[in-house]
Amino acid sequence: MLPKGKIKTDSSTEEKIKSAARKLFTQKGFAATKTRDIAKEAGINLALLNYYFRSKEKLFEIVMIENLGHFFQGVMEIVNDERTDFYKKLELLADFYISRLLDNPDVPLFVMNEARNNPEKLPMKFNLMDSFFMKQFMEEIKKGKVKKIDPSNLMMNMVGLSIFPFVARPMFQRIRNINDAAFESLMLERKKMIPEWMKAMLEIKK
Amino acid sequence: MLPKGKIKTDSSTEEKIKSAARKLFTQKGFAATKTRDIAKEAGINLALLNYYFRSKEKLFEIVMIENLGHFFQGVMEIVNDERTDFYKKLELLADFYISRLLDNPDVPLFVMNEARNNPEKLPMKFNLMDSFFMKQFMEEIKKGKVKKIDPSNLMMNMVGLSIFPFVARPMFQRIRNINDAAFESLMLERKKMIPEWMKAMLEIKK
DNA sequence: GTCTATAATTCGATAGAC
DNA sequence: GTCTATCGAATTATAGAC
Repeated sequence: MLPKGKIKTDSSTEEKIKSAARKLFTQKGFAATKTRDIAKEAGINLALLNYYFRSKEKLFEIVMIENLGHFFQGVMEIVNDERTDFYKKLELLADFYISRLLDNPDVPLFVMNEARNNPEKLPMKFNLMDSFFMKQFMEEIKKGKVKKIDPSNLMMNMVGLSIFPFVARPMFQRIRNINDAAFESLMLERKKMIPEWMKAMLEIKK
Repeated sequence: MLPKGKIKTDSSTEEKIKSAARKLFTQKGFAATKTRDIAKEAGINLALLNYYFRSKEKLFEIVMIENLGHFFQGVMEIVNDERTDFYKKLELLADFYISRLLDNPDVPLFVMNEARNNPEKLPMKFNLMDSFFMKQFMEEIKKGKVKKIDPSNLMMNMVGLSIFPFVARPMFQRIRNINDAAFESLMLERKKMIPEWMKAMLEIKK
């Protein structure tokens, strides 16, 4: 049985505020989100928001770190896993990105935006380029198993094929006039296809 | 010789304001851009901005329409040109996107954002899916010349490979710690490679 | 048309009662 | 901890002189 004193943490006022803040910040960005709206969404008072978090900036930083932390941690675990080979990682990455983004479709646009508007607020500990994944890629090139591609472009292709549809979703759904279900269905197909497309680009002989 | 009365239009106060507005809105988005900053950038007074354009919103709409108009017009001309074949269009599209974006690197992120925040303000006359380009693609599939891919996913791949690097640029440059020149050099390589990658995805036999 | 000055509003933050 | 009320700064918009 859980200790009584700790149970309410998740539904505590502090958590309600963070949850509301994450929702609004992620949807509308820092500048367009008003603290009053966060308070309203959380069902509490504006003063209380400042009681728990000293300022809008502080609250934003916390939301940002939590938003990114969980996300990038998963990517780092995949790219630095020494037990899986290069090709398997292509599948794992596509699967991870698409699956995670289907649950958090607004995160990419939010992150890209704030990287431009407030780069100093971005916790950038992670770097795909130094990963075991890239080492494996270089190894495959050396063995002549894949076509030589600039590592930066390889990374942008892999990440872009996975993430771009979510960045472009608001515009895409408006242009094509399709609903959420149809979009998700498309993404599920991409999840399977992206590794194949990446292999084709690298001219891998199966 | 040009009629004297029309010459100054481009350097008129109205144009200076629009130009300043386009620059700032595109760089920082609607909410984060202050009318005072626009006036300052244009070298005029705040009151004058409201004299020419009734409000911040009005000014924004005009900038948005001009930003998108010029851009999409070029795309539509390419995809609906009946003189070029499917494969040539892949090259023309990549070339157009990358070239145009190298001159306006902030536009994609701006557009994606405002498509989310103010979808009703987006002038969405264009639709890649009804284009001659897509007709040609379907034809190639029917002839068994290319692999069958969902048209939506084909479009997202083509657009994403071209545009995504610019959307992700702020984050990408921060992570990789590269300067503008290095980024541009990478993009120039992509301009050549994207058509090849697209063809590889479609398993086209050369 | 362009400016200075200021009104009107919005918004982040705080004081103080309970 | 939570609220009401309000301050102070920032920001959009306007009035009015030139």
